[in-house]
Amino acid sequence: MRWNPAIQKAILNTLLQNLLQNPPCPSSYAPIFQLLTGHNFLKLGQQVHANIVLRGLTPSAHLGAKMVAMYASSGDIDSANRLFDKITDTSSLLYNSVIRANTRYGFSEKTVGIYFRMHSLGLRGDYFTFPFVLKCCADLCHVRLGRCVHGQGLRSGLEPDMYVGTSLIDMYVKCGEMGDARKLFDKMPVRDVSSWNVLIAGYMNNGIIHVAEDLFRRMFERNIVSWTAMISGYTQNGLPDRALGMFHEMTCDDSEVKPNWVTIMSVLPACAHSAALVHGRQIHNYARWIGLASNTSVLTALVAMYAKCGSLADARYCFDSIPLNERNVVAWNTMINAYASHGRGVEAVSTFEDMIQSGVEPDAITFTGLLSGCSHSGLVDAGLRYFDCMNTVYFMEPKHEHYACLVDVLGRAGRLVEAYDVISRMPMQAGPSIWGALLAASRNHRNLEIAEIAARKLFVLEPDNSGNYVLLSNMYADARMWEEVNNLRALLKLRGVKKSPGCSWIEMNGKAHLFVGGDTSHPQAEEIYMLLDALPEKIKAAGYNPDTSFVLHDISEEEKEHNLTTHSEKLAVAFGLLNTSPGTVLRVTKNLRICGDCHTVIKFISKIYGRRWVQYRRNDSVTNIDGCAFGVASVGVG
DNA sequence: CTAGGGTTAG
Repeated sequence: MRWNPAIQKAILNTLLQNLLQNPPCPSSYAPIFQLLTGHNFLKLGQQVHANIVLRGLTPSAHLGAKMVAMYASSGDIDSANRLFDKITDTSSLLYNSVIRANTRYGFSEKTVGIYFRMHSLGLRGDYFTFPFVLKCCADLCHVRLGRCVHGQGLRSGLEPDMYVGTSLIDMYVKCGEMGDARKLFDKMPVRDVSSWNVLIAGYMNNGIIHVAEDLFRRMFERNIVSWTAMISGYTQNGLPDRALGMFHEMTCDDSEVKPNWVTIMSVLPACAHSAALVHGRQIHNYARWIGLASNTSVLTALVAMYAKCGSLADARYCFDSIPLNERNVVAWNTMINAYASHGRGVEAVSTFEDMIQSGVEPDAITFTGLLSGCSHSGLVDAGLRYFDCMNTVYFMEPKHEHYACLVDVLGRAGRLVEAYDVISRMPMQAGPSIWGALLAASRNHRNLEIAEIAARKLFVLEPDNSGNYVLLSNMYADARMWEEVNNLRALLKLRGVKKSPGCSWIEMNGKAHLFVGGDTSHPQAEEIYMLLDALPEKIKAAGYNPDTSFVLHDISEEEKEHNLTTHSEKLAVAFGLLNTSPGTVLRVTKNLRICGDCHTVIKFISKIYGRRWVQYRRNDSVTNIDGCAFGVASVGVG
């Protein structure tokens, strides 16, 4: 039977008070500490420790091990280490105890150091030593170290059991040595579900999906970790459909596996990636149903999911559901980024201020969110000020990504010379993200001179990115510099750069409808084109001027206009208009940057047809909808 | 004792 912790604590307290008045024989201290371990009885433990010191007793290695375990389990790793340093007696038990303690706190280097000290004393390490030391090698991604520890274990004649074997496989997996991991797995005499899980996660992390799937199918017994490893593997490899499919299969299956908070957390990014709000809501409801919707990490993942699916209100609601004292850096960062990606710079800033007010220390990610919020909303002065704050107030050295945000802040505001100045004065080499931000800014503010500088750098840094060529080419076309347009086109051909086709998709009743430019394959294509044909006249009356500079080819103005009307984002919006009623939010997602003309047209549409719309641009990973691969990205809202 | 994990700009 299990005691209520409060009652248990009271009983222990009484017992200990008696004990301290009638000092026990030295050998009975160890079981006392054993009793105190794992229940956060730090105060009581300290009292007993003080009693030992008072009696002038020197703890044996055995007692020391128990004391170390008590301190470590009560959150006081410093006392555990200080105690360990004072004990002269040695034993494997003591070393194992302190190794375990330091592993738990993520002190990998320290743990490895303690292990080697142990080894130099002639204590070889046993079944309770290696799993922890190997985990530290894995966390440090240090194969040579791992191989060394592996060799020492072999030389002392230790035959790997399930735990040591699984830890070895995990170590090789985390160091990217799948070959070694597989060899060990195949050689293992007894395998555990964990051994399979480790290997599956390893193949998933290395993008070898087929092998992971094969192992999963061949598994004799699957637990929740096996399923979660598959789901998160699919998500991380840009296969959100399969992640959702797997989640569904698991929950429909009448097997005993029950999803836990890690499972929910792993499946939510799949909804975010496919921008499928319906799936996201379903999983939120499911999480509520099984009582996991109040978990802080789940709520944080929900905030991100709702933001990426376009529902800022739901994101904020989930954020507000996190108790104040549970809001950690990740939760705050997620909310700040949610606002930033929706172009709500003012709210991003005020959320940042709330965060500081609540006493949570910002980290590097906090500032990328905050600064990008400033740039999207034209808060130039705030952006500059916060960038300075990093150094002066929070003692953080701005990293490359922060400089990218700063360039974006200045660039979007049209302060291109200053932006270029930042690049030439920053302490590290500017990468593609920085030159890309400068190029995009030069395009929007029509500064051909700076655009050429940025583009020239990008043609070297990422020669296969067609977007850069197209952007510069568009600017030349804009300036009617047809010779330069042709030169660029020749360069594109010479380098064999493939233009990635732009496509947009919109979710309707849980199904994603996908369009590429000029697409006529959709069942409702005829209606869509009829609507789009009539559109220019309608919105020209409201003040619309087609911006044909967004068309690459040097063709006639009429043709350009037609070319514009068949952009994939317009097709998706037209489809949305046909199938919804006024007041609806249309959520269109695009793999590339939205075209400037489409942005304008859609603004007019939303005015005339009474729809609110949300447009995403995504390019930070690859996702998969209805069997097509896309690049995915950041959010812009109109 | 080992395995699955939420946040990032362009």
